[in-house]
Amino acid sequence: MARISKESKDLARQKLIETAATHFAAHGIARAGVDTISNDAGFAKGTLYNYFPSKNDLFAAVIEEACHRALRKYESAEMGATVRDRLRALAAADVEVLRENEGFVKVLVREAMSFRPETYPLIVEHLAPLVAKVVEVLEAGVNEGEIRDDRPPPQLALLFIGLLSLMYVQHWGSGGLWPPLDDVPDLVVTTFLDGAGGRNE
Amino acid sequence: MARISKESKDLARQKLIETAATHFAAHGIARAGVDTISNDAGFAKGTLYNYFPSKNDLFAAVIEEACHRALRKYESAEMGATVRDRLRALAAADVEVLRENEGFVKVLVREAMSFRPETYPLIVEHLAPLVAKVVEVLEAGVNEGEIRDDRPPPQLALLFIGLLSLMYVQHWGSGGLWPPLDDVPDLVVTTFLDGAGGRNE
Amino acid sequence: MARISKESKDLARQKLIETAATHFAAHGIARAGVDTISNDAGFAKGTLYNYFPSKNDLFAAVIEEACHRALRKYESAEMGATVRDRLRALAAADVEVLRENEGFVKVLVREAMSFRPETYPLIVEHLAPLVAKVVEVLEAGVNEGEIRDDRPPPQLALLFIGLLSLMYVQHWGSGGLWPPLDDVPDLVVTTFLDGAGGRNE
Amino acid sequence: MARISKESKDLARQKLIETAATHFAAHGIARAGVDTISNDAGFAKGTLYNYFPSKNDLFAAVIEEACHRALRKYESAEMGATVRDRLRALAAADVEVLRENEGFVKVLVREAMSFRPETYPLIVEHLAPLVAKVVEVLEAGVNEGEIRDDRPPPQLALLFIGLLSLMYVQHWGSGGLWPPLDDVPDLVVTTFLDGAGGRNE
DNA sequence: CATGAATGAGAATTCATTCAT
DNA sequence: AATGAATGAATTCTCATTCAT
Repeated sequence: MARISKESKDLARQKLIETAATHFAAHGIARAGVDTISNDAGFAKGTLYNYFPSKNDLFAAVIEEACHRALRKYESAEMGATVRDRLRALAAADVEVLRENEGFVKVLVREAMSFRPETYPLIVEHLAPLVAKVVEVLEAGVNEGEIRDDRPPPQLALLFIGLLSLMYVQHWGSGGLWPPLDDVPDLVVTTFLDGAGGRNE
Repeated sequence: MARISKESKDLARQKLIETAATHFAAHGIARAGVDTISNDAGFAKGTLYNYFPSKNDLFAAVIEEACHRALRKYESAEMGATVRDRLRALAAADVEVLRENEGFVKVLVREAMSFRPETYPLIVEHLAPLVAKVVEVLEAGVNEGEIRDDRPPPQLALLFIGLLSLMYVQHWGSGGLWPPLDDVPDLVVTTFLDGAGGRNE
Repeated sequence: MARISKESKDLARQKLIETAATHFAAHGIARAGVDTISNDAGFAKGTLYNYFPSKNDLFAAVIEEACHRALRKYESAEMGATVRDRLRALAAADVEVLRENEGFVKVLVREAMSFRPETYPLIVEHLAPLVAKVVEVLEAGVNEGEIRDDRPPPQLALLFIGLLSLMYVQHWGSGGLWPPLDDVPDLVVTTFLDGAGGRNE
Repeated sequence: MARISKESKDLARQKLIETAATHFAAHGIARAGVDTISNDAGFAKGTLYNYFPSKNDLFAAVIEEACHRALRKYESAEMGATVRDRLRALAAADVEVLRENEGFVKVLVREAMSFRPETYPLIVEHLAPLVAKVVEVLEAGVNEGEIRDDRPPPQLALLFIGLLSLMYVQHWGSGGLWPPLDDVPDLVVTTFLDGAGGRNE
């Protein structure tokens, strides 16, 4: 099957990454089998190795793709006027990513939360652009007095993204019962900006 | 005689669970080896199977023990006057658990965050008493107007505990750089109660 | 099968080494399969790995054993009065090793002649005692005027052992036709000491 | 046109054989990869199969070519007056072959010394003309009394060629230290004709 | 002829589990 | 109870070969 178009090769690669994401999400990296992934993607077992030199590289490609997709959504997010609106837009974009790429997001969240020394740096590296997006919004917010100025924006940004992941975990953990994905953007923004404290505190 | 042998049996069991927690935390469930655990605990490979029918059961025992230890600390936590103080006391107790049982907590957090269908129910079940403790405090807070009344306390409690885990993950992920464990209780309570919003919002 | 005697474990190890020697000799290292070796030795495939951490280590053990056996024979060789007799005794001992351990010797010769950078040092190291034995005899011969003194004994010793191997290769290559093993000692010693030159040269 | 394409086809074939010789020599048959060879020769993986039906056939072609080249050199070797000179000329020709085609000779020697039943006959067949050359010289030597007449010339010829290979193996095995190629012709002839015996024997 | 993607048999190695002692 | 040798299914990865383009 020589002279096959560049596109069809990219297609195969994409198909493999997609299938791998699903499997990694469902069973974890260790338990997902390379053979199974390749077969489920419609290829023989060896074919995967024409695209990725090892299981780890395949995993790295999945992470990269996951972050890439998230970043695209973030960048096309409609930005509101207030910091609150802008954060909600980012959160909504993130939820949209989740809806469209559940496998990828699951892998990303699971690995980020598992702090494995082998994968953590990889994730941090690829997550950086997303965090930067949030930092940007928060720094504007600090200037406008909408965000408290006694904590460094990068730390707050990590918190914001962490909160999102937390919601997803609870969503998955409850079998989708609570919180429903529709509620997540508001929930996260409220929690992040307002806290749980009462008015008379 | 019987009593002594019973005690020594419990001792062996405890030793195995303890060692397993360390290994699971360090290498993950899949990569931690049964024989290594048994050897490090001072036994031969096969002995472990006199106490636990399988690796999965050993893992379940570790989770159970982790929750058990956390609960003991929670129950002995000194409770302050205000809701804020009481939450800080619970968070401090949790951090203390972490300090004394890093392996156990790592396994617990990692597993909770990984939402594996096989273990998630187990964790939820064993974590329930902890959540109940927090709910109790929060409900009092609602009555006293210190906690917002538009969100169900159980959901807020899950959020509180999730925030704690989030801090731990960031602590581990940053190699202990940030946040330092000492700062975690204040950080969590502030984040949870006050949010990141500025004063003039 | 715990508490099995130390001897029976050694026995299993020996059996594995023995079988491996046969297979390596017959098919070469690359083509000999670990599974097949283990099965032919009477074990399941995994058992081999309880004794040798890898195929390479198994191979090293075979080489070591081969040299060990050869050395034992060399050391018990009856030594004659003249250098010629002593060399013939060594050659005869070597042939006896060959008769009793054909697999081992084949592996040794094949690897020695293949000068693979990975195995050559191993072989040289293990062959050293044998070479030393020959050097010893040759040095005595130089003193007594029976061996020419214009070439270093270690080089001559390598030549002597190389000639032996050469005979074996021809023996195997001809399907045992020529030279027959019985003739090898005389043949090697004559070739080595006298050369092919005629009397009137 | 046909001629040109025929020539270019031969060229490609030669290039493949040449590259294969290098790879087989460097890594052994089992570890040399078909695609690497094809790529290094300037072709895509599949192209090799337009010239050789299998890896084994490629290997056979290498052996054949190696013998062919050696024969050409032998045939153009300047012949001296005495048997000693003539043998030295053949040895010098052989060394020259080695210098110009190290890969080919390495493969040949290694394979000859490994007595693999699959390749040994092939080698014997192709080596026959070389052996015949040596036999020719030796038979003349017997008539002139320069070569001992109590051993069949064909056997002596095999010994002579074997000695050459032995020197090469030692040369390669010592990393080129000893013997240097320049010394090989003299060394081999002396060893072959005179032996290691002292004068007063 | 050349190409190189696809194939799948095969290889080495791991490891949870069993069970005779 | 404790032991640890034996097991074999499962897993990752390699690579010679095929064949559609």
